[in-house]
Amino acid sequence: MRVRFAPSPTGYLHIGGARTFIFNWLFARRNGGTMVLRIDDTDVERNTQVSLDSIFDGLKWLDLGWDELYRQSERQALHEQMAWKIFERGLAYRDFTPAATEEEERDHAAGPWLFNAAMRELSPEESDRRAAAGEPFVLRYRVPRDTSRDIVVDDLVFGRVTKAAADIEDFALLRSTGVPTYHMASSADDADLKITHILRGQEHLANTFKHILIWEALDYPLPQFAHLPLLIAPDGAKLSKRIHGPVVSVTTYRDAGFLPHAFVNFVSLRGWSPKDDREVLSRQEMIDAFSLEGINKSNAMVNFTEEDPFDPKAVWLNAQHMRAVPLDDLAPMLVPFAEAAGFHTDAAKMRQIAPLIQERIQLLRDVATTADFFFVKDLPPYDCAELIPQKGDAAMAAKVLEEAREILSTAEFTHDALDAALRAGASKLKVKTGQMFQPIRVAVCGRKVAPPLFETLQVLGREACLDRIGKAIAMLLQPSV
RNA sequence: GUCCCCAUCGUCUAGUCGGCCUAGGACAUCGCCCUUUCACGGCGGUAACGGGGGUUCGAAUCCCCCUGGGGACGCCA
Repeated sequence: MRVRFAPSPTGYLHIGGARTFIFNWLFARRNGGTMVLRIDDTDVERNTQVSLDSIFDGLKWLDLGWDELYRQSERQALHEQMAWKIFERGLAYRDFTPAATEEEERDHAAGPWLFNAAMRELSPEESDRRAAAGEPFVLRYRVPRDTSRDIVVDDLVFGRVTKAAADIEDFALLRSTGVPTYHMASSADDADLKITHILRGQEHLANTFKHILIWEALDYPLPQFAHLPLLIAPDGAKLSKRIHGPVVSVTTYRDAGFLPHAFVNFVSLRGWSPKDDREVLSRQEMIDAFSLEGINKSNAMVNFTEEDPFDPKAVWLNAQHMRAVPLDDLAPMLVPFAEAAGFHTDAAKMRQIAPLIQERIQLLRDVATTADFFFVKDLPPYDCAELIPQKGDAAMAAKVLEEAREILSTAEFTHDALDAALRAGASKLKVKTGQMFQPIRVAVCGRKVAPPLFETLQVLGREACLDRIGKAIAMLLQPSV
């Protein structure tokens, strides 16, 4: 079994492309097949190195790998040769019509275009003569249209799909430059590379009829086809780099701090299901569960908005996977995200912080907003009123902080010792534990929402804690506003 | 316009041959519990078979029509 993913380097790798890759990969790994990566770079006008780099960046980040790599541009001679073979068999003809202008193409879409009778019926002699004279032409497939024959695709996902041959336009095989088109190059390569199963987006279903005609003309045995339902945006349209922008780029997910496998897990669940209610799946579990029967026919939506570019389910899955990562592995993953936010830290310090935030962050980049106070020398300004506990006043806050300063100046900085000492302090002052802990938390973290207090104090260390509590007391004693 | 495809909660989905479906799970959302804040976790609520005809003792499941949605119709891929 051999499958392939064939992106064209005309834009960054987006979620839809990534999913096609992932499904092919899963299918290959599940069945002991070979995963071929083929760069479909026949459109020299639109290919860019930036796009190619982006595709490799994205694919490498997914961390799935491939077994063979080809570039279509290096196989062009083969494609041409196959196109001319079709011509020699009388199944293609030269069309000398000049290329349509953009305006004409728009009219085109408004009404069906099947073929140009004058060109299709041109005599071989005249066709040869004009070609010999150097007149440019495109080579078109001579689609059989005087029969009632249906072209049939037995799709592994959609079942039997048919289309009347008469409804298929005479598509181009070679451009007037002599360069093979996508249909020609793709079919030729799929045949030559002995691809056995073509898994691709449903937008290619209509192309499949044309591809079957090419395979037939070349006497190649047909591969199996499996078309995937489309990934659609909240506006209902197919995900598109052009209209939906960078939010659909794989690298956007990477840069926000998704774990590669969480992303793979999320994407695989759009249009496929293991059918047993499992959702958080390891790589091996996904391979074991994957089958074409689990693929749906209806399109799947990826939710994103201007404010929130990531589907909530993707974020949730990432949080799930992140909690399963051992702390020794998680800590080094967090470091670059803290540094990207402008904080200075190191692996050892992050290893202490990681357990405090592992269940509190959803994306790796959240480290910058959740653990910021661990990284700075001085806390950014905060509202003094935050220090005042529930059902208390500034006097209580000051009293609590004074007591805390006393306790922390001598207490052993371990969880249990801090727990015991601070609770004792609360009962001595006759305040609730919450009233005791809240002012301390705000004093050392700069806000009410933070990781558990004792662990936080422990990681911060005595010096930083006393310093911050001292500053908080000073704020309470001289309310400037 | 022509052709092709699709149709279960807001979203992702389960629903093998029609009866076990007063439609299950997850995310999101709302409420409660746990609790030093947050988070995690636990419990519970709101929420769907697009419409109409058939077939059948019985249809979310089969057939037809309508409606809705999507895709393809380039010398792009």
